[in-house]
Amino acid sequence: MTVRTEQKERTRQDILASATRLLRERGIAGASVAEVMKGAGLTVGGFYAHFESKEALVSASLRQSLHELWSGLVAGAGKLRGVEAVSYVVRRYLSRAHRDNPGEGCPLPAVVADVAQAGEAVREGLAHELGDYADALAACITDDTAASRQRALALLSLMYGGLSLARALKGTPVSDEILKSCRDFARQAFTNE
Amino acid sequence: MTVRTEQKERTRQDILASATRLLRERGIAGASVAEVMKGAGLTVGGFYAHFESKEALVSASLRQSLHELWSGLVAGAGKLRGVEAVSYVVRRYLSRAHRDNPGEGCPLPAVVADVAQAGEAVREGLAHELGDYADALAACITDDTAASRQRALALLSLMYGGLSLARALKGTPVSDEILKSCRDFARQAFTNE
DNA sequence: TGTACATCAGTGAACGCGCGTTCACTGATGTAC
DNA sequence: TGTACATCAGTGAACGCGCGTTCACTGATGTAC
Repeated sequence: MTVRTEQKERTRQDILASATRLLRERGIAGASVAEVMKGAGLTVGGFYAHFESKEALVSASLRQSLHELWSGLVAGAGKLRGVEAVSYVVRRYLSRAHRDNPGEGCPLPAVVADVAQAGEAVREGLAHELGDYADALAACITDDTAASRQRALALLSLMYGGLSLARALKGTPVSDEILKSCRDFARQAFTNE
Repeated sequence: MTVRTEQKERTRQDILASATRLLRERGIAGASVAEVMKGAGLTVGGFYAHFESKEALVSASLRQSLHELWSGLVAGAGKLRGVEAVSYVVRRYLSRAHRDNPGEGCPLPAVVADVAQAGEAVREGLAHELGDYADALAACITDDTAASRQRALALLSLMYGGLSLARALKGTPVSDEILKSCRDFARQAFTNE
């Protein structure tokens, strides 16, 4: 009984991992249930023993991968504060490596447009998480909490926007320009204070 | 002959207008050829007398609506310079009105994720246009052209990112917060100089 | 310990659906005499 | 001016396809005696 449950849980994690990779690489529409299951070494039919629907899978995957990315960034920034913390975060997030490996990075560029069309529950979930990340980032930058959250939200928008545009323009000189411009812009904004 | 040609051209514009509205509201996948034609008061079959494929329609629509939006913003900024020009642009672009009426605004939030998956031609076209808009924005802000283009690209990324996230989080308090934070962040960055 | 039965994770064919695209057609408009 | 024919913008049914989801099934694993 326990063995069976453990095995099933492991399979669920395999499906989730496969979904997360495909979702980041190809977006929601591009990650079909059949392909997700194939990526986990399984066949289509078994999917619904683990998830209620494709929407439930997307929701679970998004939450997990956002959390992993974000806690990784905050942990990496460690004891850094002010411009140095910002500099670390943007150097990681707005890097060519991140742009060129969507399968292992931030899931937002692949899903944000679809979330705008989705139900209220999904949007509220994401709003809650992004708010939390902004607070974590704010605390990482300075001790002034109120004004800091506002600036952290703007920094998040800049990072998300820059990465998304750089990916859309990948292969052109403008793509590199955007990454560098956004990194510099962020550093400059947090230097003048 | 001429009459027929003129009528056909008018129909083409109707299709394009319908496509542009649907594309901004629902994205590429959400704007089916049948719905686009219905929006123009026509039926599916006639579509291919006007456009080679759906991809060609999307490309034409994107180019036209981006150009309209951008020339509108630059013209509106008029003779404003520096922070005042930036302030005008972000007040328009990062407004609740713009967030709540995707059908009449910037097409980028609905298509950028798909462009990242698209062919090289589409990506290069968009890169060229965004580069041009950055230059126009840079010229509108200051006379220093080189460093200015870099900052304009970052400003574009911030604007695009903020609007996209605000739309994805529409209906939650964080959505308004993001719009305001990005406006303030942009103004602040162009004030300290 | 050995046997008969129950459970259930995973299989794979089938479903209905909406999509982009094709094509034989219709009927109003333009041309030739 | 009137008539016969050509053109072609637009119609709407049909196509193949991939999608999310369902379901009868299989066979390995766990339980009861």
